[in-house]
Formats: sequence, C-alpha cells, structure tokens
Amino acid sequence: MTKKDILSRPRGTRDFDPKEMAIRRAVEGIFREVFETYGFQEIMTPTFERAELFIEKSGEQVLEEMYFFEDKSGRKLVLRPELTLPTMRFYFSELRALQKPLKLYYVSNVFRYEEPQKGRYREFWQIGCEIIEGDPKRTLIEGLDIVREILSRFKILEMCEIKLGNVSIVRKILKLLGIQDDRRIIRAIDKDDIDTIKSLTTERQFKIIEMLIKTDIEGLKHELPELSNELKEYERLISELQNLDIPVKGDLGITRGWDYYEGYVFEVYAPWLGAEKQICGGGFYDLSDVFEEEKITTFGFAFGLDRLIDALKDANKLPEVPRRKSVYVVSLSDRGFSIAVKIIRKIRKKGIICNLDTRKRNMRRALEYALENDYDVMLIVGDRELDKGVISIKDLRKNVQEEVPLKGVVEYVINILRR
RNA sequence: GCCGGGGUGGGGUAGCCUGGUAAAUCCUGCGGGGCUGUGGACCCCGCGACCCGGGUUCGAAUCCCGGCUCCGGCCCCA
Repeated sequence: MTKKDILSRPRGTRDFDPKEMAIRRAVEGIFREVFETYGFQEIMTPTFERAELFIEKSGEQVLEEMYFFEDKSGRKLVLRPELTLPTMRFYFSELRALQKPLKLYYVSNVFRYEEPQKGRYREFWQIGCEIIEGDPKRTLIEGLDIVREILSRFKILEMCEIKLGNVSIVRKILKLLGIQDDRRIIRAIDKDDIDTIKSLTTERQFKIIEMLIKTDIEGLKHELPELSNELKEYERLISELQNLDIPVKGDLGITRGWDYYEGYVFEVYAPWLGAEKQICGGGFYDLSDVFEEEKITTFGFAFGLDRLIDALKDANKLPEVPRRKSVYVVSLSDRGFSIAVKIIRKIRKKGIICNLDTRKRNMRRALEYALENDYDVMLIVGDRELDKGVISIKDLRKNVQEEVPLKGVVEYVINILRR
C-alpha cells in the first residue's frame, strides 16, 4: 500500500469540496421545503440492510449489482441500493399505526456496484418520497404535482419531459397477445428496440406492440376492445393532469423496474444530459408479497440528486447560494489575540460568521486574505489599539476605518453589517 | 463484461508522434519578503509533479505489455 493508494478514493465515489457542498445543500434545501410544504415528513433508514430484503423481490442475481458483505457473525448485509424497500420495511415494522395517508420523504445515499460513467456513480444520492395508502388517482395527481413544483422551483419545468406510462396496461396487452412475462420484450419496449421485438413476435403481435410503443391509444382501442375502458381512463387522466398544468406526456413504453411497479409509472427526463438523462422516476408499486402483507396503495418516486445537479449546472440554473455577512479578526500580537478571542466569541453569539487569524499573518497579508475571502468587516486588534482601549474596525465594502472603544465593538459591527 | 480517449507539482497545462544536454514548460495556488501596521496590483525568493509494475534501450515522461484509475460510449439498471 503506497501513499498514492491511500490517497485514492474507492472507484465510483466522490469527495465534495466546500463549494460543491454549498450547492448540494442549497438544492437539498429546496427539496426539503417543497416536501414539507406538501405535508411530507422526513425519515432515515440504515445505510446497510439485510441482503434478504432486496433478494426477496428479484432473486440472488441482484447481489451482482450490490455491495454485499457478511458481518462477523455471518449475517448477510448489503449497502442499500435504493430506498423504497427500506422505507416500506420501516413502515411495516414500526410505522403502520400512523395515520394515513402517510407521506414520507428521505435524502440518502445509495450504492450500486456498476461501471461508473457520466451521471452514474457507485455512491449517489436520492431524494424521494413515498405516499402510503390513499385513493390511487388522487395520490397520483398529488404526487405528480410535487414533481411539477420541484421542477418549477428549479426553473426547469418547461425544459423537462414527464412521461407517464402504466405497466399494468402493458402487462395486460402482452397477456392478450399471448405473450407471457417475456423480459426480453419488455426490455425492448422500454428501449424502443423495434428489431428485437420484430424478431420475437408474430405480425399481429408486432403491430400491436408497435402501437404500444407509439402510445397509439386509438389504434389499441380498436385492436383490443377489451382494454378500451382502461385506455380511456389513461387518456382522461393525462388530460386531467395537463389541465392542472402538469405537463405529462403519455408513453406506454415506460416500463421501469417491472418487478415491483404496478399501475401508473412515470419518468422525468432532462434531455440535455445525453445518455443518462433520467433525473426522476417512480410510480405505484406492490410489495405485499415481499412483506407478506395485505395489498395497500403505495406510490413513490425519487430524484437522483447528482444527476439533477448536473442538469442544473448544464442548464445554468443552479440555485443561488445565499451569502452571509462575515467578519475577520486580525490580531497583531499575542496580547491582541486573547482579546480577539473574547470579542469574536460575542460576535459569533450573534450568529455572525466570524473568523480570526490563527496564522500570525502580517497586516498586509491579513488584509489581502480578508478581501480575497469576501469578508465584510475586519477588526484589527493590535497593541496600538489596545494601549488606547480601542479596536480598529474596517468596513471592507466602503473602505473606511474607525477606532471604537472595546465595549462598543459588537454593536458597531452589527451596525455596519446591517447596512 | 466490452469499446474509445486520457493520467505530468494542490489545480490547469507544455513536452510524447520524431527517446538523450545537469530529469521538465507556462499559468495558477500555497508560504515568505520587498512594505518594521492597511487594498486584491507589482517585484523577488521558496514549496511542489512525470499513475503503478514489468519490458525494450547505453539511455524512457516519451516506445511496448500488464494493472489501476478518470472521462465518454455500449451492456445492465432493483
């Protein structure tokens, strides 16, 4: 293990410097505000879970894409690859007594063992929510309205696409065509892979699946009259959402993780991101079999924080990071330093960002430092001042300096910062 | 798992094709000084790097092989 090895990060992980963190916190803050104004409450679940929680649904092979390990007593564990299953586990084990609809949100890191590339990391952050129990139609409208609000707060609503599909309809169509849960076809539908579909289907099946991909509702209604009620409802819902200024587009080709989704599903795209342009996805799901519980209405979605931030950067729509007023204190002697510590304590108590020179810089460099780092005020605690019982206070914005008696310093500083 | 392009001080780079003078360019950063206590300037000094391992060669940052890793594209995506 060389020094270089020790200094390198695990593949697919990132460090965030102060500048980046300020952006992330600002973005996160907007999410929190929207979720809370919509009546959601925050939860947090463990970073790792029993592997069985995730295997139960999709089988052992999903371990391939997860960080899997055993603890000292041989318990099989994984770093969580998503947050819907942990949230529902939490719900069924401890939260079921809470009143419904239960609206929960989370901001958490998740882990997937995949090849990193643009917009894909092995550790990334999801901000999402779940709505547990409620009328499905109202839940969908409420859910998509939050998505609309979030996109609107970030000023990218008009630039994004929200596509609404329905995996139950897709499933029924395939069943009516005599195709039984064929993952290859479903995958091909998701990717608009016409050639694969053609090679796997008869002429009539192909014709109808093509209608499905194109979301040709009229054509489907004509070919599959058994489904006309559901298709009509789908159309009606889309136009209702549009009337509510939620710009969804119907797209029956959206299949998402076929495994637990059921009913309406949606995805949000930021088309300017290229290959990995999906920034949000979700829908209704059914985990009753995993937890051996009665079926209840559950809906959720998650934004990929990292991708959203990429999208905001590329579109030049990053939220403003609020700037706080700040004070820099320079002391030119050890005697001055201990006086400075006492003064700075009082200023900090007022909630003002305050820093002091702990490097023994000379006056010139200290001033340069304060200016380069955008401080508003600089206090000079030097022997010359202390002999007179004062402190020099420099307004760095106006470039004026005054000597102020020790007792009046805090008030004087606050006064300058108020301007 | 596959394909393509990269990895040179803390950050950004030149050098690589066409190996060679004492092992490296420029910008920036950082520290100090000029200026013994005051404006981001300027000047000076200092700090600091060829991803790792093998090979070819008298000689490798440079060429070859392998690995790691980063970027991008596939595959996959609970």
